[in-house]
Amino acid sequence: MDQKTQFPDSMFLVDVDGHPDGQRHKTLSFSRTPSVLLTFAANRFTRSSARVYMKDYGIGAMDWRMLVMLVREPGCSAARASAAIGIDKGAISRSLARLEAKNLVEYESLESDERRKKWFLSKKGMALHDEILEVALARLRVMLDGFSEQDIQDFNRLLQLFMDNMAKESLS
Amino acid sequence: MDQKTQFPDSMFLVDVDGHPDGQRHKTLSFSRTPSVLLTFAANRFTRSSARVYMKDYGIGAMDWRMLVMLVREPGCSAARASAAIGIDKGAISRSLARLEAKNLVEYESLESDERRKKWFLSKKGMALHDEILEVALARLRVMLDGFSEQDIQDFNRLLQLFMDNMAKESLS
DNA sequence: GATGTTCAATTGACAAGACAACACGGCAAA
DNA sequence: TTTGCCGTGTTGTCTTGTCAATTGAACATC
Repeated sequence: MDQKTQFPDSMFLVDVDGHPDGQRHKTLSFSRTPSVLLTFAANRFTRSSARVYMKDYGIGAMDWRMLVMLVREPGCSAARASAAIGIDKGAISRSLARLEAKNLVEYESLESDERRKKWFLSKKGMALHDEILEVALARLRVMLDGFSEQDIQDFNRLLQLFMDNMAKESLS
Repeated sequence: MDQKTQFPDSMFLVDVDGHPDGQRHKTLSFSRTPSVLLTFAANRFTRSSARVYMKDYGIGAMDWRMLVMLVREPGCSAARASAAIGIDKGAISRSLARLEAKNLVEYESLESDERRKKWFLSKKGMALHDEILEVALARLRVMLDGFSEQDIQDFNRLLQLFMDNMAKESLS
């Protein structure tokens, strides 16, 4: 467990000159700090995805994720989707409302409790999903240009590990 | 250049059963698709960072990035920060306004053009930066628990490569 | 049978960031 | 000199996601 001190802080820091106080100051390196690169990369990816999906298909990045979710787990509830996608349940609720207004999704209420809903893609929603999936795969291939197969496996493994470590943090 | 077809789509897809139409449908795998893992990881990281920084220091994730930026490039302009952090210049402008209201930053106008400003951290801002930096490094160490030094270098390299590929996309 | 607890879902208030429009000074070309 | 363009910065508006409060049903306990 206690590998936390294995890396010296200097690994992630730069030492900068030119401040008005005449002193040198340390701060995070952009290029050597994984969390910085991670957030930059993800922000830019989400933003450019959102632009593409919105322009060509009229739905946002969030709604696209929801379509994927509903293919993966047909009949899932809003709460389940919230946990799986890691997004607030309020946002999920609104996303489903948007998608329903476009007739892309449908729901079935449980007999036992009218308010609990199981969500499915409509025929139209499935068709849209399949269409966007092609675009998403094409973009993904562009993003992975220059990656070896081993790189991809490493990348996935490291992202997963990073995420798992985050889950640990929130427990404490 | 044309390595784009080197990976079969199946590498990133799952094949799901249990749809109302009785058919099987393919969609993105969460665990094997880098862009999915990337956005999940980054969203969760940013969110939990924002909570920590806001709760303990009263500033958001965006404002923290701005503090780092001003240590890296003392005297930089809003436009420069926008390009470097990859965030809309409007958001930068508001962030600087918030930070100024808290006396964390100061500016100097150019003699030539009153409206053009060079931004610096105030003494108070630098102190806050140094304080938060400790927390950021501690969190980073937690996130990198289980990473080897080679893993970190790979992670940085792959994130950088992914980002560079995105830049290429937007040119076309 | 009454009461309290838990959980799904919705909704309103709010914050952050994207996008677009605009203001304004500098600068270059006519 | 004037005209038009460019680079900066500010601001309004919209979307999206978070947080918190609320509703309403099921279930458990007394």
